Amino acid sequence: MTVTTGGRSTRGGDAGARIAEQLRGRILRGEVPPGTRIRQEDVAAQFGASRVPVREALRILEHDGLVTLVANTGAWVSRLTLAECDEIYQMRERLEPLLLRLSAPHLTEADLDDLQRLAERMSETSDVDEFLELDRAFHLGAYRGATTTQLGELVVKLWNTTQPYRRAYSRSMGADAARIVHDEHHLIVADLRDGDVDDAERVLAGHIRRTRRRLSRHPELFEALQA
Amino acid sequence: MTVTTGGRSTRGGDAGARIAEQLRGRILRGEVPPGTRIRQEDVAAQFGASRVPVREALRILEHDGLVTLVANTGAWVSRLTLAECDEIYQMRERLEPLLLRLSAPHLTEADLDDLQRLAERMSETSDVDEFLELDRAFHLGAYRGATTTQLGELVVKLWNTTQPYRRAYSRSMGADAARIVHDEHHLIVADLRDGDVDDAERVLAGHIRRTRRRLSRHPELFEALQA
DNA sequence: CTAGACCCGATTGCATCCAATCGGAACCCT
DNA sequence: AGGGTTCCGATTGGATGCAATCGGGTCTAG
Repeated sequence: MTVTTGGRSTRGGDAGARIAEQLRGRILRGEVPPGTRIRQEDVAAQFGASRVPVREALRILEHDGLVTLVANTGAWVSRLTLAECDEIYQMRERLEPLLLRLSAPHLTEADLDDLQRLAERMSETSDVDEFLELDRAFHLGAYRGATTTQLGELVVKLWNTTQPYRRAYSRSMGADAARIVHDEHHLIVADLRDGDVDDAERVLAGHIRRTRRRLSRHPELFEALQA
Repeated sequence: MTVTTGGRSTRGGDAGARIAEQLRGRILRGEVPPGTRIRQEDVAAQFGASRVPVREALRILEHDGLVTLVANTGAWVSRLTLAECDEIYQMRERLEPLLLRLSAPHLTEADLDDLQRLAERMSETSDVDEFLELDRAFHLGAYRGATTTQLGELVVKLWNTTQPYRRAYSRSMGADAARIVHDEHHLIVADLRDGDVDDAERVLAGHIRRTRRRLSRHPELFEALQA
């Protein structure tokens, strides 16, 4: 499993995929908040293309869950309700332990060292954007050993769609909550070193469940973005 | 969760979605086997449309996992390797019990009666196509109570992509294997009636796992379709 | 003054036309 | 004769232009 921003590998000559990739990046970096309208002509002008590949890009992003299309009306950056976000976290809670199980046997010592370093850097930073990036790199890095085709992509998609809310939540996260997160990260690395996949699965499931519970206590994050 | 063939609801004025819906039906009914090439112009002529909406339809089906696109080359009905199919079943094994858990509390007595009838009809039929249809109706029917947005669609997608192989496998399924399948179906209904969601989850997970194990003993189903 | 219908601008959806790319076949060279 | 190369047809990809649809503003009637 090799992932960068999480999109398909850009196929040569396919402008739609290239445009989708760019737009995806903007959304994930938070430059375009949920609810923002996306006009085809604007995007086309920006990329020096016609509206045809733009529509293909929007279709791609729709199925990535990042954009919502309404026929004859337009496209918007997707918004999640608290219930939908909760649902996605429940899916992650079941799927990511499986993905970790499939990955664990193929992780090298170097991979584990990388994970450890990421976990440590995460404990030290106070910058939200850096934290988000490291967190993503840590978790997806733990899945590097998996040779899956569907599951890996799906997990990335689930991370992507919830990214704006994870960002908003991270800003208001207290030091105590952060401490637990870091401890869990280190626990997972320790389990992987010990070859205790069962416990790694358990810790990871708990890690995701805990985050889900905390998120659901902040409904204002979802209402605030409904502007 | 309300599902018919599993596609998005056809939006008025969106030819791409309508065409996708039709093509999806053909693939799922087995009229177009995996590996078949799909030429844009053929489809366009068949639907009396231009190639533009056809390309949109293909893009939709690509993300449904039913069609594989290669830039500047063409589109084919997707093929799965045994490993990919196994992976999808592992995903189902984790996701469907969750979906059942979310659905169970909202199932009415009438829903349960429907499930029971489906399970019984399934025990009686010997026609493969009817069995497939009933099996699908049973499982997806059990999820009718869930109000999920993402999970339900995903499960339908996983069913759809593995449909051709389930069909091929069903043809060669012995009476003993069928008996176990039917018993598990009835067990699930009984658990749902008892309100024992935990056990229903377990039986369902085992049901899917068993099918996965049996499928993986028939690699010829995947090679045979590589023609 | 408010509720409803109408109309028009803005935007999306689709068809047609042209350009770019790939696969295959014939050809040439070794 | 076999392998590599070059050309060409078939097919996909993208741009332009026109038709269809939706939302907002205005005008009218109650």
